[in-house]
Amino acid sequence: MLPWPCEPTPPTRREQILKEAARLFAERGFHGVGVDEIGAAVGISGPGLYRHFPGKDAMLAELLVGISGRLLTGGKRRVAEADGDPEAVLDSLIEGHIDFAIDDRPLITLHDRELDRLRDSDRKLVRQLQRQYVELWVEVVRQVYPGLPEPTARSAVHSVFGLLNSTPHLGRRGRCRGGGATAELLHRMARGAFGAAG
Amino acid sequence: MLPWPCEPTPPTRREQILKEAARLFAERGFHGVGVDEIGAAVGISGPGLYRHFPGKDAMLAELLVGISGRLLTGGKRRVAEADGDPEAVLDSLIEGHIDFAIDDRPLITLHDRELDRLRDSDRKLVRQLQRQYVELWVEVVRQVYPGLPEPTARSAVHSVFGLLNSTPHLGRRGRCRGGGATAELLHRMARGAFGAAG
DNA sequence: TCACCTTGTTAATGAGCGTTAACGCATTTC
DNA sequence: GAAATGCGTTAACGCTCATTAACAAGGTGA
Repeated sequence: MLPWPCEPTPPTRREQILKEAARLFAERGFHGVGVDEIGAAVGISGPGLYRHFPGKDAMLAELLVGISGRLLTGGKRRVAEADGDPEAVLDSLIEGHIDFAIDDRPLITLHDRELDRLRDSDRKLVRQLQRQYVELWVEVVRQVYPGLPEPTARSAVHSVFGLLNSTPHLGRRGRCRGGGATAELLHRMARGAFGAAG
Repeated sequence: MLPWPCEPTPPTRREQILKEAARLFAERGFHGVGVDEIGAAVGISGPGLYRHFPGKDAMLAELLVGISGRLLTGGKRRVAEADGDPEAVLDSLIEGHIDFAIDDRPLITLHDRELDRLRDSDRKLVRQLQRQYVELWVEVVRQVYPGLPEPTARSAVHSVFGLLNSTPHLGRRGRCRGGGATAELLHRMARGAFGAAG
């Protein structure tokens, strides 16, 4: 039936496909990669993908909706958990975003690059999730820096996203060893950028 | 017949094409826009473009080589001019990059997004120009923050590029009025980020 | 053993698109 | 004035590529 209610199990075929599709889309763009390549990346051939997805668009849609939703829910969770000290909440948000940007570089790349290839309804949904995520940050930032006008805070948040999402351009040192160093550097720079904005 | 026979020579057809192609490529991706659309954007139709460019690839190549070259020469000029005070040089580099990111948002978007659609020779050239530009920054940053190891400085530079290149995500307020405000905010945040890295 | 569902395969279809061909028409040049 | 050149046009070609059709094999349950 529906592949939803099960989570543990080794990576299902659907998940393999999504992972490889994310990598390929990030590398060569949505239109730059064909279904045959995606199929080959998971050991099946072209049209076999249609047993798991209604179409190529659906893969991109699921990837983008998935990442936007996970970012938002993760952010909400962190805000709820560390409720009280705004500084701690902001640090937690930054940490969560960095973890995501380091673990899922392809998705981070896709997330602000291939949004316009979605069907209207999906694009609207993704944009709504992204906006809520930004507003979450804006609120917290304005609590830490009360003097900051809202438009300025929003610009600052977008800019810090640009900073944090630069992980795909950074060397791959983050993966093998000392990944914590890259994460810590990004964290410090984000805080420095916010501090200079306020 | 020409509406501007006066001093600044009206934009030649080639320039119109490049400008519109940059905008369209940035909006929908290189593979997402057809030659007919580019032609329509400048008032001619599809194949008419081939009187000005040998092909669609050539437009992208000229755009990317152009922007990389201009960034590099502009950076070199600023380093040469304000020679002496590293702080002033860094501020000048930041200012130049921001001017560019605000004036030519489409090109900034393209520049780190569609590199892989180029022929090998062009891609190699663009990458070389980009690397030189990064090294220019790394040197200056290490003069301002002497304790910073080179790999860390390089990561910091890439991240600040991510921050400065976020202009396409910022509201269009930068254009109409108070554009200086956005530029100044980005400048402060960049300095703050570097400061926190060092 | 016999359906039957799942998950593949390869071949065919049909649309989109970059590119080229063939032609028209000002304007310039000899 | 005729030829050449610059700059367009529309029509056609050919290739790529997402999608569908038709078919096959392994596993499961009655």
